[in-house]
Amino acid sequence: MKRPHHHGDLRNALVDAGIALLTEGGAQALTLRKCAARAGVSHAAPAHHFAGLAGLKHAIALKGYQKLDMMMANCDGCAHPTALTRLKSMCLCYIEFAVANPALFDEMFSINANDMIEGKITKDLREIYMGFRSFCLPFVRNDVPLDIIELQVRSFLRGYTQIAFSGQFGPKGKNGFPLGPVNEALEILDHLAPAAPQTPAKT
Amino acid sequence: MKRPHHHGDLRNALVDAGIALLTEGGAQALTLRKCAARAGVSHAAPAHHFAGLAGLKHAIALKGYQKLDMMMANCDGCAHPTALTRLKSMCLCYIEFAVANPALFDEMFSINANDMIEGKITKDLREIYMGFRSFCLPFVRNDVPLDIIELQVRSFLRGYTQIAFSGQFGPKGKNGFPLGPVNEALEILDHLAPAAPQTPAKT
DNA sequence: GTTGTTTGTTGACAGTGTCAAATTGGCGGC
DNA sequence: GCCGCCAATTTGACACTGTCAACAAACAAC
Repeated sequence: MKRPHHHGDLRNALVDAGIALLTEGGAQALTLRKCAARAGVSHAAPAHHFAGLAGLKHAIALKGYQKLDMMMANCDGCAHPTALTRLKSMCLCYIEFAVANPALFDEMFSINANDMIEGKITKDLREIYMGFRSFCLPFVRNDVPLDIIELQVRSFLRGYTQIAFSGQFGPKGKNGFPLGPVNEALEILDHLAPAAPQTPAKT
Repeated sequence: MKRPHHHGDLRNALVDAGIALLTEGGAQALTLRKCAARAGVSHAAPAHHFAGLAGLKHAIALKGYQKLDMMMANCDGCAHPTALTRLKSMCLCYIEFAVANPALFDEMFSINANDMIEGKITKDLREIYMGFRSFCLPFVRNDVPLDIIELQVRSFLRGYTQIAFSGQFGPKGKNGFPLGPVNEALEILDHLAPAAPQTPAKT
């Protein structure tokens, strides 16, 4: 058990410890020293792997994006023939992930901010945004450019998750916050579809 | 208010100091000790007026809600005959406030969470939600209840502000973040208005 | 073996929130 | 007038945080 002064893969251990702390005790529980302790290492060890607390949070956010990316890749209705169903499935997947990992999700979004400005978007982050883009693409019309559609969808999603985090749909349980009336709320996206030839799909 | 003792009105002075710190240095700069110093008082004085840091943040959030309430009461298009125009005016007003006071707005929203659960909604907060409700009321239809419409509007608003805070529309300037393509994005609400006048359900 | 670099440790420092005890200043009761 | 009480405020302490500099151990290259 006692490793000879070298941990082996301390960097990943610290990130995992950070995510664990985050899901257990919320954003307030994420601490460099606690991460170090949980990884069985002295309090200043993380400094050699991350640029301070901000660096650790950055790494945690990145791992969160990888998780979200994988989740969305295995999304149920992502291959559905109807564009609106695909879009809604993606949204549901996104909200499900957020609601199940609220603290991690908040960390992801707060990191996102600075990096997008500095152009440091990493591969996973870029993939997710490309996913958004491809799902929104079928709804482009002459008077509604892609950027606006994307912005509308992302705004709604982010706001919905925040409202869920506020406990408005019920208190946080063992598996995170309740989903709330997702399907009904997602009907705000219905008007994006050029025409509604039939009744909306089940679920 | 009378001058009870030494400082006179320390509680308000602390809240104002907190808001100043918030707007100057962001959420990270809001500190009990800094508030105390700025109010010219010793470091532990705030503890007698608020229940710790959380209490101070609570008071700050409440003051923020009062400001937002006043802002929305003086909204430009709030009396426009068209319901959709009224709703959009309210939304624009909301976003303008958020974008001009990002840190305060975040604090407001984070406090909001716990209090709504505990039923401690104060008068100003309740008024704002009543405002939302009244603006959304004309769009109620048989298959779209008021709660869902409200949720859709609030989700979009909150998400849009968060995206603005991320710097996506440009860096924070002297008067906060840029507004971004608000009017275009707000077109997501257009579908709420029935194209052909349909008798709205009354409640 | 010697050297140098990475990887962790130790100890220190300035902040932070919070608490208990001491202190101050104004008010009501006399 | 005076006194005592009580709320407001200060002081001092404690545990905790991030960060830094100096040091030690393990490994790699030669």
